[in-house]
Amino acid sequence: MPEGHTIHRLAADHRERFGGRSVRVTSPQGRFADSAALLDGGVLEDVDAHGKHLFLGFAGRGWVHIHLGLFGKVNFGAAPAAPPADTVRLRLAHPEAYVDLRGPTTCALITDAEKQAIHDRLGPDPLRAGEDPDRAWRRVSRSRTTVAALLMDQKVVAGVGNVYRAEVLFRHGIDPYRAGKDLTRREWDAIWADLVALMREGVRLNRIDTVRPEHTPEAMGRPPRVDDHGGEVYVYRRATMPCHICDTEIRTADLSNRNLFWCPGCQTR
DNA sequence: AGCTCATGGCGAG
DNA sequence: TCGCCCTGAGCTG
Repeated sequence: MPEGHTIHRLAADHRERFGGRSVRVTSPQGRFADSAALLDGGVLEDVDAHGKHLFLGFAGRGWVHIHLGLFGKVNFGAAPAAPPADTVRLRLAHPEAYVDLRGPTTCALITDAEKQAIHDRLGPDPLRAGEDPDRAWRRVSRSRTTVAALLMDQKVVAGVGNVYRAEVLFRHGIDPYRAGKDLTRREWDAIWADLVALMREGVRLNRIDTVRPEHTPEAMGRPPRVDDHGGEVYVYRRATMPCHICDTEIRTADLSNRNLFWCPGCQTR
């Protein structure tokens, strides 16, 4: 369930449970076995996250670069750990706790320079301190590409995925097919500020909630509900259902092989 | 048992 | 733009 908030939450959880500890490193599934052997017994001294990329720094031994892709999952547990499923790519363990990684797109041992190269090709991340939204604005404001596609481009903004993309455009009433260069500076600044707030809340709750207090089912006198993915949203995966605000049918379309969702009634700007 | 779909991203053409 | 990689849940039969 990985958008940027998930990765930053995972970074904090790794730091809390394994930071400063000597850890056993194994790869039951085998594909990370050689690197696991090099790392085994090392101290996890640093953890970093940028967009959807997670980095585990082992003192003097390099970084484990993890990208969950669409299917990757991380599972923390308390010792004693049960024998790992044969799909576990990476297991970290110490006498009190363990964590299993399954199904990642990437799990690789990299150098400081290789890590830096990844930072260099990613755009600013709303969840990293001191990021410069101007870098994103420069690209957005010069692009004929749709704002919907730009928000998913990790070189433009790092960490936004299909849910935040759909939801932030809804919250600002913006038609997803508008070209980036047709956005105003004011609109972009509002989108960025909203992403910062929404994604921070996502880290805190470990899920995506985007519905404003005045639009919750309780506030609108409707029966309570939680959307399929576990949070509460306006448009994501709500195709053909009525918009919470204007009752127009939520629409969906394919955009660069991903499902786009929007409300044609509310998103007219 | 087999199919489809999923909050992602890469490389080939 | 397409095919492909990673895994698992929720269907259908």
